[in-house]
Amino acid sequence: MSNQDACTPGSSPPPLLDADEAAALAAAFKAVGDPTRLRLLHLIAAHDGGEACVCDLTAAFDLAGPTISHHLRVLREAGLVTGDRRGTWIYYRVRPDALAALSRVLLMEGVPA
Amino acid sequence: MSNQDACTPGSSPPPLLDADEAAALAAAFKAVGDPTRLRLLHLIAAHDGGEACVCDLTAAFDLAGPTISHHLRVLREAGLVTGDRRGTWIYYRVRPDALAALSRVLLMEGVPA
DNA sequence: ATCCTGATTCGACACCCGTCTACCTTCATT
DNA sequence: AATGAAGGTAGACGGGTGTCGAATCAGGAT
Repeated sequence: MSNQDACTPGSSPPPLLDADEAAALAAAFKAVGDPTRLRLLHLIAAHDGGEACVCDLTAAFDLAGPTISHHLRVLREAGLVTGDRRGTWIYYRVRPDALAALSRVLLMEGVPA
Repeated sequence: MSNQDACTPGSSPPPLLDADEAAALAAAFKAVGDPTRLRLLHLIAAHDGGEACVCDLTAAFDLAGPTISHHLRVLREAGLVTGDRRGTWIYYRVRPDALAALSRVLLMEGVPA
């Protein structure tokens, strides 16, 4: 099937990114693959102290409250943000470690050639 | 609506990532937000000379040929890979500059706080 | 206790996306 | 020119996703 001698001679690359790992990483990238969620991430990170409450985030979009809440949940379940309640408001902040991990994947760290 | 004095006092953040820019970047991230496409990117980058022909890529997945072709088109239209025909085969290679640009977005480069 | 507000959850709808089979295009070889 | 293979295109099907309105939950204030 793979005519190894004619197509790319002498190359038999290892998986290097197995299906499970690729699925987990792709899920995180899919969370960022939405304009609203991408803007949410940057709005949160740009706020004072690196945290923002939902009311400020909702005010920045022409979207209904439940929609923002849905996007925040997607980001939360992807491990990209954390949200904790302090009194009446819920404050969200980004997880720089998670974003850095995704960044490394894009830079092909650990890829031979 | 945005009770600025009670929620996060003294913060009026600029857009910092307008809707158009966010849409363009999100489209690129969405292209990476699929396990098959993420593995395709790494497979291409890991091949000798940083390029791989479609026959090798197709052989690495349990997917039909047209499906791989579809994913390659998504990656190509997102500006993440380039493909040029040399004789019978079409060789794909990644665009490191595009991936680096996405990487910078995740690292929140240019975000104040 | 009651009410009000911030935020999430629940259903529902329209739309997009990944996958396939069948067919077409392009190139090399005979 | 004709055949065969590599790769792409077209159309269709099933499941996933963004969006909303209405209902619900959680805290603070009256």
